[in-house]
Amino acid sequence: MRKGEQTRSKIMDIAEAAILAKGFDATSIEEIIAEVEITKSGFFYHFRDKNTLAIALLRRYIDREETLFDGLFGRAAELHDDPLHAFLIGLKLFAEMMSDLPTIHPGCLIAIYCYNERIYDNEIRSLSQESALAWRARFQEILEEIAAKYPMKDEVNLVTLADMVSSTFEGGIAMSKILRDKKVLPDQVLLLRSYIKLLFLD
Amino acid sequence: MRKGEQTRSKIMDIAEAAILAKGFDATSIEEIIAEVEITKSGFFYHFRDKNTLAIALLRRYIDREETLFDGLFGRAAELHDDPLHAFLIGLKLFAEMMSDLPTIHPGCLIAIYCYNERIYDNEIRSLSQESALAWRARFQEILEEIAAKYPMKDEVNLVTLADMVSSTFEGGIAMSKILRDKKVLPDQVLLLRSYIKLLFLD
DNA sequence: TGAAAAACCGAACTTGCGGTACAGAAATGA
DNA sequence: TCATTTCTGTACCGCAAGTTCGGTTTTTCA
Repeated sequence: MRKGEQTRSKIMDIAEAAILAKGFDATSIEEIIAEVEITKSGFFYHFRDKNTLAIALLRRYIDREETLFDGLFGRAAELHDDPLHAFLIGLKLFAEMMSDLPTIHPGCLIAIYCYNERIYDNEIRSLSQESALAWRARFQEILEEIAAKYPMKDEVNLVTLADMVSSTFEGGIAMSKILRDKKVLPDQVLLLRSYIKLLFLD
Repeated sequence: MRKGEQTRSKIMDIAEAAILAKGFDATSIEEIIAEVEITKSGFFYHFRDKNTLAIALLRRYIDREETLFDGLFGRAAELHDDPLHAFLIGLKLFAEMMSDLPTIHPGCLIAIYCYNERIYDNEIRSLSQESALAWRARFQEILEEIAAKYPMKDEVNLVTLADMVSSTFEGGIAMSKILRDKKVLPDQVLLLRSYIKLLFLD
């Protein structure tokens, strides 16, 4: 029971890293079990099939990102009472975290799945969409609080603006990978921050 | 000779659409040739192997995007002498073009390859990186012209700002796909435009 | 129009990978 | 301690997908 959980998460860790680095189809089960140092039956004991692993990975990934952002913007809210300044602090913390990574950002599982889309797995598509909508809701709430207090310099849709956070994240990761430059992602987050600043602050 | 070119581009058209929709590995040669209505040998007459096809597709894609953006921002420059306003018009045209698509944007081949990365093909990685650097150079030039004339409201790096165009594009496509909402991409482009406006205009 | 070159076909081969069957070991709890 | 659950090892299957090869048809152009 205890041992099993350990093996299971080791499988997931290694699988996630490989998938983020190479894509889902390019990551074979054989390759995973070799690194985990178990056999195929070990793998199939823990996961019915490869798709089940994919879904488990996605669930875990989404949960982790959520708690990470809860922590980040929660901490930011502690540091400043004003919603706008708290948000700006949160974005700064976010950029710093991305900047502190030893290597290039490993990548976003949701994007990976989105670009490796096998038409049939609706569950993955639904989970991804739900997660994106949750992000949207999270930032929309913050932005509405801000907009209630600060007049906007340019009339933009708050939902679209909320999506800009996710979009910047995805775009920054992609461009970091393409340019092979880990600075791109944090820099883009800081540009987003600059926009928010100009948009709400005079 | 003439006939061959026709078949070749038909293969590429169908392959590109399938790859953008499902990813590289998920797109089988069998599936492509079925739609092109040729046999496997027909395929391998035109392309030594699947990887050669991948590279040919990428080259063509990069060329097309380049001419598309030449046209877009070229036309924008015709419509206004001022570099800033020309750029804003270009972004507007860009957003409109993305908005006029009948369906969701088919996707970016560079991103697809980036997320289906097989470590070994350095050529694809190099081509992608070069292409991103070319985009950076293109927009950096424009932005420097703008910055020479207009003071910036927030001191941001022009290279980073140039990358923001590509980043917005990639992020917008990804979020459009994840949210299954074709409006996201053009909306994000318009937000980028809003930022540029606030950054350089009063 | 006819020969050379280009374009294409059929069928077989190969390999790797996802998945299964089943036996056996190790841990767990009553 | 013993039965049940949890986990691992070995061997194998099927199949799909990339690739090869020898031949045949179709184009092209001198």
